[in-house]
Formats: sequence, C-alpha cells, structure tokens
Amino acid sequence: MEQELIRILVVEDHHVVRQGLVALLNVVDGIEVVGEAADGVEAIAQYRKHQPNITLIDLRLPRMGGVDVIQRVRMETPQARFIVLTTYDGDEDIYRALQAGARAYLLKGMTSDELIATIRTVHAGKSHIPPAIAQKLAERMGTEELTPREFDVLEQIVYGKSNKEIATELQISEATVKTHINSLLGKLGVTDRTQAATAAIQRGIVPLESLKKAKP
Amino acid sequence: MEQELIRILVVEDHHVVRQGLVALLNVVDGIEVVGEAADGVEAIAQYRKHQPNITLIDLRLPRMGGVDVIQRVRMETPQARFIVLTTYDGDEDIYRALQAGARAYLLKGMTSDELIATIRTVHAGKSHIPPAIAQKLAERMGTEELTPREFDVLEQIVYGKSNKEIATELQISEATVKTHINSLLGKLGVTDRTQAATAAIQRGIVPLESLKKAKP
DNA sequence: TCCGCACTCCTCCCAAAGGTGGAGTTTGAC
DNA sequence: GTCAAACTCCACCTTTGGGAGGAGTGCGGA
Repeated sequence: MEQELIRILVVEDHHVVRQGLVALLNVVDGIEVVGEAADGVEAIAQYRKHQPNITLIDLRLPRMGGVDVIQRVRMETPQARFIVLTTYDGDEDIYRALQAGARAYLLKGMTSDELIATIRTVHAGKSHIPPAIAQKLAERMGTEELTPREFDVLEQIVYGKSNKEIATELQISEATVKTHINSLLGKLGVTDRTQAATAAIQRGIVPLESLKKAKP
Repeated sequence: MEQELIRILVVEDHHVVRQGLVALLNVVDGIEVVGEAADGVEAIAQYRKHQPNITLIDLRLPRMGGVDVIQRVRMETPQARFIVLTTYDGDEDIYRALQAGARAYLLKGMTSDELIATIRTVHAGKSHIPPAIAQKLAERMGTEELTPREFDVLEQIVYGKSNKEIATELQISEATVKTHINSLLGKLGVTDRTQAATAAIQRGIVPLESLKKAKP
C-alpha cells in the first residue's frame, strides 16, 4: 500500500523529551519530523513555516500555553491537526485542549507504538481519546461550570485566604464571599473549603505553580 | 587529555524520555549508556549486572520509588553514584533523595550541556545541586520535621476529612487530633488546615496522586 | 419587554476549627 | 534513673466557616 509521508511538528519545551520524540519518530517509515519548537510563540512560527500534517504539542509551554497555540493556529488553518502530549496535570487542560480542537490526547508515559498508531489514526482524519481520559471528560460534562467570580474566590481559597481576606482582596463583603463559596462547593461536589482547594489543584482548575507566586 | 569512559545506567519509566536520554548520551564522547530500566525493581537488577559509574534516575517509578532504589543500591555498593533527574514535584523527594545519597539533582527541563557537565562533575567525585534547589533545601533545613502521627493527620486533612472523621479514622479522640493539628500548623508555618493541605501537596509531603485513591 | 443569571448583600444560627494551658503515658537515648 | 519527645486526652474559650432563606441590581438574550 502506498504510504503518504506524514510531516510532523514537535512542540515541547523539555529538551530531553523533544529529543526523544524526534529520535523515535525519525526512524519510522512514512513519518518525518519537519520542525521543532520549545515554546508557544516559536510553535506558531514553525507551524506557519512548515504547515505540517500533524503537530505534537505539550500543553505547558513557556511564553504561550499549548491551548492558546491550538486556538491561534486553527483560527488561521482550521484543518490543522493536533495531538496533545503531556504528563497528567488534571482534566481541566485536557478539556480545554479538546474544546480548542485537538484531535487526540496522549500521556507521556505511552509506548512508541501507541504514539505512532495515534499519529496514523489522526492523519487518517479520526480522533483518539484514551478510554480513561474519555471517562473523566464524561464526568466533567455533568458538572456545572464555575462563574468567573466563583473562580476568583476558589483561587483565593487555594491561596489559603480566609473569608475576610478574600472579601478585602476582591472588594466585596464577607457575606458575598460566603454566597460564592456555598455555590462553588455545590458545583465542585465537595463540603468544605479544604476539599475545594485540593479538588481545584487536582483538576487543574488552579495550577499548582500559581501557589508559589500567591500574593500574601 | 586521556578520557576515561563513563558507563551510565538510565532509569526512567517514561519511554519517550528514556529514549531521549539514551539518544542524547550515546553521541557524547567518553559516555556510554550500558543499561536501561523502566521501574525500580529492574533498576536494581540492571545495577547489579552492569555496575555503572553513574546512574541517572527518575524518582517517580513503578514498583519501587527512586529513593528506595538509591538506598538499596548504596547499601550494597556505597560508592554508587546517582544523579536524580525529575520534573519538579515538590522539595520533599529531593530532600529524601539527597539524604539517601544522590550526588546531583537535575530538572527534566535542563539542556544537554547541563546534563553532560553534571555527569562529568559527578564522575569526578563532586556533587552538583542547582542554586535554586539548594536554597529551597536550606529553607527546609530550618523547618522542624513532622512526627509520624502528625503526618497521618496531615494526610487526612489533605483528603478533606473533618477533625471528627480524622479522630474516627485514626482511633483517637478529637481533642488529640486538634493537638496534632495545632502542632503541625506551627511546623509547616501556616495558620489553618486549608493552607496545610496546599502546603503538603506543594512540597510533596503528600503526593497529589494519592488524592485519587483517598478512601471516603 | 421579560426572563434568567451573575453578582451583590443581609440576618440568624450552629457546627467546626483553632488557641491556650495543663497533664498523664510510654519509649528510647544517655 | 533521668530526660526528652511523641502520643494521648481534658477543659475552656473565641473565631471562622458553612447552611438556610431572602432580596435587590444590572445585563444580555429570547
């Protein structure tokens, strides 16, 4: 069977991982890595330059996140095909990436065979979401979205602020803070602020990195 | 200058990363990858078989954690040299790895040059801890250790349990739970349980993965 | 225009959490 | 045998958090 050459762009900030991907893919028949990028801005430039068939992309990137890259590129080139490739950082990013138009999602722990099979699947125009991820997404579907204000409050909770402090920070009354908390506890399906904080971190609603730079 | 061949064992469960490391190292003069392992048990077997000069090891591994591997191997071979190589998951593991006798610590985001330089440094008998990590460790030094019981309580807090639930779970009175909490809040330098929970996750005292399997 | 939603705020109430200070037990180190 | 540390528990008190219910504003879509 005549095999069309699949041209791939690899977007990954970790040098070692990027090297590994390129090394893996370049020995595969019918697949060629045509470009590499180590951050989001570079990724867009490389996409424009090479117009690859498929872009392998990490979500956590310097300068511009993977989700934003997917959105931007697909605004210019709606048929662009992305395979998200990341360590597991909670479902929130996965959700947003798929919303943005990613075709497949793979964990970095995968085997080469899985990677190559997924690349061929996506190149054939199909999508590929692992069952475990699909199930999580289904669960997430049932959940109500937090409102922007509720998100603000949740963020402050994760930062360890008291209701009074949150009220001051957000310039609202403590009563309002309580209202928002009551509402978001219900939406998250938890019963107190500590559970809300861990749930937020676990699901990737509030990134763990932001804890370091939380203003006291 | 006559260069001694440095024989390396690579221990890393993520296939892509392992591939990347091997590909990177095998093209370097004076360095040879003599073995690979994808989990802790395999790592020990490979170490015994190859007796490498240096072992590059990830801390999060299936079957047996990296810290345990370091301890085991150094019990048999005290002069064994380890370079810990991991994404940043909090300072606790770094601390334990260094305690166990690791000579160097590198983040997966490093460049090849850093990796190779560190390998040579460690092979020359020296240690290498990045300044950022060293500072964090220094801060951690000043902190008091949690007692085993305090750790139990902290774990339950992270799981979102109330004091009453913790008391039941640990078979102690609620008063005792409060005593432990009071003590651990002080040691962690925080003022309430929510801050304690996020601090525990952030520092890697309670691994984020364990949240999924917390018993309700 | 009217509806719904997000946002704001209020009161009242009680349970939970946290602070203080004290105290008895055991265990292992010196 | 003494000392320190960990673990256990108590009483008492204050602050915080969370639940219930109601209510007014403003905005954007049907």
